[in-house]
Amino acid sequence: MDKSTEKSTGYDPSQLEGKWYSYWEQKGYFNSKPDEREPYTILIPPPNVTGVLHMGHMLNVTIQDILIRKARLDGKNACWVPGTDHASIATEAKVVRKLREQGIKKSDLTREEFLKHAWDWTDEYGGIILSQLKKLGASCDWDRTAFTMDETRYQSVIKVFVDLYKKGKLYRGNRMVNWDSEAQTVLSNEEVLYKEESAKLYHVRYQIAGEDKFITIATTRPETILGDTAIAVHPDDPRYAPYKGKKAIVPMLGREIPIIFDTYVDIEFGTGALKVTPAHDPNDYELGKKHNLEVIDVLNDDGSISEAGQLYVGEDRFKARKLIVKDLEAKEHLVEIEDLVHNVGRSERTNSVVEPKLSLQWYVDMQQLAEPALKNVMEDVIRFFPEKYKNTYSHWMSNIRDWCISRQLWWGQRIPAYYIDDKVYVAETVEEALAQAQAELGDHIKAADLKQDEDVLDTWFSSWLWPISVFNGFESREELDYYYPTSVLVTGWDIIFLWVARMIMCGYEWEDKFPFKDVYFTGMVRDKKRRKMSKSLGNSPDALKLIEDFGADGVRYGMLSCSPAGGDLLFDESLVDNGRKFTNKIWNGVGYVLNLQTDKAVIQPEANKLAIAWINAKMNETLKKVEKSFSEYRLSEALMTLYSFVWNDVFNGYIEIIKPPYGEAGDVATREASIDLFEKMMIMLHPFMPFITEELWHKLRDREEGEDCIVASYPSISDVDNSALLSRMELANSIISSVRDLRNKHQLSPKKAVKLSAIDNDEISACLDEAGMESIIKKMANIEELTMLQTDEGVDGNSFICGKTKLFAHLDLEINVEEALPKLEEEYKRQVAFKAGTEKKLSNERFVAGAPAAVVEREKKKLSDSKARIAALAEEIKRLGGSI
RNA sequence: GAGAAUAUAGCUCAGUUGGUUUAGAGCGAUGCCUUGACAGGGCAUAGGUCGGGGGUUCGAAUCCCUCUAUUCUCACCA
Repeated sequence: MDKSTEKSTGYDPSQLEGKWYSYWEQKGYFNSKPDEREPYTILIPPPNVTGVLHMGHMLNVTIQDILIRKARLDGKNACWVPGTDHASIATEAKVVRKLREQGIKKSDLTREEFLKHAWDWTDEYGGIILSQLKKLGASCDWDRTAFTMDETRYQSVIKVFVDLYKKGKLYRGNRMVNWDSEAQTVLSNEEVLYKEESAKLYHVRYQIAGEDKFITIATTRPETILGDTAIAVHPDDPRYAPYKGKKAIVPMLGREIPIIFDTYVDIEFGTGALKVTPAHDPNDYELGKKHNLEVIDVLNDDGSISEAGQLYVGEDRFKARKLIVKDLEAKEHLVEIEDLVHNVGRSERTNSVVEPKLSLQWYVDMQQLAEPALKNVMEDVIRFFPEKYKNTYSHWMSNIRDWCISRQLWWGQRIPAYYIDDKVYVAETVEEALAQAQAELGDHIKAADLKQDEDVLDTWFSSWLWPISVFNGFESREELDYYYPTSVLVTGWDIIFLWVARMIMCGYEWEDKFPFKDVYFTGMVRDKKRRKMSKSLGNSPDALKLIEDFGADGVRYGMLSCSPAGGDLLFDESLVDNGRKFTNKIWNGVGYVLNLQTDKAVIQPEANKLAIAWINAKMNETLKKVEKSFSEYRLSEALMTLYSFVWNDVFNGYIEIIKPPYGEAGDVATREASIDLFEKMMIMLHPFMPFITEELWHKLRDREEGEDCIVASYPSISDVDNSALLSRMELANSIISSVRDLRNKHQLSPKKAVKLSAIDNDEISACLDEAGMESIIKKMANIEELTMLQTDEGVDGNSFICGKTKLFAHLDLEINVEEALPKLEEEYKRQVAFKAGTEKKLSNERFVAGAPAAVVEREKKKLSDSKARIAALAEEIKRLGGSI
């Protein structure tokens, strides 16, 4: 028979998720307005506007949603602001590529035409990712959706630029920059990724002018020979001392260049002689400045050889390298080719090899900005989770370099700097710039004389304003005063410098206050073999497909069940499958109790009353643990605590106890108590699994308008001390497990009822004095008779020890002494050793005097329990004929 | 080259300022059971000298030193 029709179908999220999401949206539960409540604010790290949902987003967004939903249940004014990032380089590159496919070259378009295409692209693909977040259950205030290029955010950027300029914290400088010749723009240091790559080290000999001697240099970049303006050697290097004051001749070109002496040169590396190309190497540039060398830039912006190179003009730098090596060889300049592994910097966005290049760019002076940002993190005014990232942060902040913010692109905020010849006017509008120019140069200056900077600003120059700009904070204080600073930032540690550090600096610069109280760093999502998720490896699952297959709640569980803050998430489909199983378990467990028949005539058994008291005590413990975990952002731990409570305590414990005999009806009071329990359970689970909990919440009771799980009140923690009840139940459970184990070992069916007897003591009697406890033990362990004995003399049966209580199961079995004795003896030895250790501790005056009273008490209890166990073990060993 | 972090069961991790731990969890593994709330579920079992060595302490997975291994950050030599 087909199983799917034979069996009940379990939890099916496909219909429910969409239904509840629109219900919440329509009720306005995600929306936030300032009011008298305490705000709890999170800003989404804006994903690329044209991006699609990937595993990293899923983890990041799930964490934020859990925190926001928890805050909402805690009665705070929860506000989660969504938005997207214009990602200038990445988006512009995509648009350029798309236009190229249509046969359109960017260079053929005007700025306005290009931007039109870019906006079309943004409008077409933008927001796809936001709708995908909804599938996960993200409870963002969609009315607040912001975009780093929208009007408000654009104006914020312009204002900030002008403000920094006025404060003198912004300058324009001619410096060595990182040039991405594919995107044809400059990159900040943080956008360059270094990786070890194998390369060739070419040894090339240069003739000494007027002599028949040669000096051999080593280079990885022979094509830059065209730009050589010196050869440098170490002043202490005896090999090259004779060349003092001489000149060398650049191969192929015949240009005479000086031989200079500088301690920068490493005598050990290569040949000890270095060719100097000030235009194409940061160190060479410094050398050039020091020794007054000519700067010959032999590369065009697209990475091809420029006119200044004289040879191979127009050829790409890599092609030119091959050509010149061939020619050098032909002319006997090439001495040797050595293999070398060195670090190569590549563009984060286009992966092309970054070219050092001399260029005039805008910079932010970071020194003053960094100061409060560093101090407040180190003093935990802003807390990092995990804390270890403070080290990384501190290291970077203490060695911070100025931030190059101009980009040679069109897609972004255009730099509000206007030029007339070498005069610069920075202003929010052309009119203001004009006014400035006229004031300085005279009224004859017209707007048309002003040329605005062609470049746009680094995307991060708009992202760093996010905590203020999303509330329109550079324009008005209305919302900023309520929502700022935000509660927590959830983001990946990989953008700690690009984004996190800069937001902190921004916060102190314009608000004189941190932008967020806490920062939760998520790890990378990797596959089971610890490889990064990547398209080329094909190891990245389709996020939406996962939601379809396992349900959003299942996926959320999977993402969170194993991802400590800052630690990598090793994703495996089994994780989300466990999540799916968990939703199924909840669905069936709650459904089972709801479908139980009740009968008013059935009197509530004592066992049920006890089970209810116990499960509520357990729940209180669970609440405490979960609360603590949340306060430390240990979300996986909170989830696992809930998982264990729900699955082990509620479903495997509580429900098994209150289950009426097959086919019989249950009592009304127990059902009511169960519904109360489930109701609280739904609230506790809601932040992690919003959909199933909302659905079941409505199945549990008839609800009034507005009475929804998402806005319910989180259960409060009780101060009542339940430890006695909990430890008695623990003893009962231990007895139950032992009896089950005995059956297992002797291959007995669980259906075979057994007789049990216990040797009386204070522990077991207190346990059994709880009304209903005896019947719980009998039911769960299938005991037909439980008797108390004063002594074990003459008792026949399989003995075991729980806590300090000795019990006998009367199974009518031959007792296998040979098997039982060694185990008992081993346990006895272990126990004696433990007792000795405890005694030693307690007899140590310094321990008794020095340790806290509670610790000493605990040790005393351990000792007395241990003694009781030893006595019981000794008796049993003797009874079986062993000796101690 | 400079700095930092980590090392606990087959895997992934917890272990909160040294003492509620006689080192825990989840997954996985193994055995048994199950016509039933649960295209599954239950019960139970086995697995660790807490990377090696040394030290401080009445007491160390926890603090210190050292060695080994791994990872990361920053800088970057042609």
